Amino acid sequence: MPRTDMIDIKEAQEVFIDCLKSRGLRYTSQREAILETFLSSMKHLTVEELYALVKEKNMDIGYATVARNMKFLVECGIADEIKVGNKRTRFERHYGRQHHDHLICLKCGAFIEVHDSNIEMLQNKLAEANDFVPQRHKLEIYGICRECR
Amino acid sequence: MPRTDMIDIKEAQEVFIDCLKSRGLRYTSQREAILETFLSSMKHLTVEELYALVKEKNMDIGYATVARNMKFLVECGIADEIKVGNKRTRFERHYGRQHHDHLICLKCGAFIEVHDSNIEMLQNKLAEANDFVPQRHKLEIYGICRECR
DNA sequence: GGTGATATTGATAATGGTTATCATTATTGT
DNA sequence: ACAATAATGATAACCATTATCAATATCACC
Repeated sequence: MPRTDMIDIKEAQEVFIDCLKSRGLRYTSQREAILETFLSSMKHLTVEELYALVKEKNMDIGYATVARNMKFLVECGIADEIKVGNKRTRFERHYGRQHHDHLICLKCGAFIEVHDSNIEMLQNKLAEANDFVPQRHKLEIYGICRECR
Repeated sequence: MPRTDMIDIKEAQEVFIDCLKSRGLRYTSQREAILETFLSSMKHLTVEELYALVKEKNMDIGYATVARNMKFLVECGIADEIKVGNKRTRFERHYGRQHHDHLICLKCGAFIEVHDSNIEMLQNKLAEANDFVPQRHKLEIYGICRECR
């Protein structure tokens, strides 16, 4: 595990603890395990996958606990939900990362993360032109990735 | 009902019939009722809402039939699915319309249709820069609409 | 028009993912 | 230590969508 990730995990931990405290909630061993497992993985995990990973660490935990707490991680700004179709929701790291969009391969399902500040700017202009106050957005481009051609 | 819509319905009907035929499927009275009701509505309907509308016309129809055939309408290029969160899928007209994106109000749930060809162009460039062949995309901007401020 | 093959329908069951329930356990502040 | 409160985890409930299947309708062909 590279050093930068270690640091990020500690930072994120503090953010999570503060966020929980501000809502009168506690930082439990389960929450710690979920947070660490989630941040250590570089993948876009589902609750099911994360649940399995936490269990692998000899941690006795319930599915509901993982599902519930992933919601908290989202609310605390540490994770983001990725919903595609009717499939299981996946989560990606949000804390410490800049906003990005996704290229989604229709063959292999790969998520390629991209960013274009010009597009972001034009999106804001587009919203303004419609008297609309933008808060967040989702851009997904579906197609075929390099490997699948 | 304005004249242009009447014409559009007939055109769409032909497209639908051709699409069905090419797949060895039939154009039934239920399919006709669903198509007409769908195209006559200017709203983004759910299967449930469409089902209710068709029934209002003294048409005896089942929920499953509506759901099934909305899928066909999508496959035939007449309708588009709009999925937001875990809510019911909504459908909008696709045939005869140019592609557009949505501003979605977080308060009232309104869908405002917008289009920006510059954004589209940049999206294609972005995909190309990643050796990705784009097929379609989805851009949703969430925020607060004019009426809700 | 009749006939056999095939598609459609619609009531309902099954599915799949997410969320709610609730008794039990753990943690906190005093 | 105690009372108050939150967390957990097994499971049920929920909700939208999709599958099933017997009954019905439609088609192509004779």
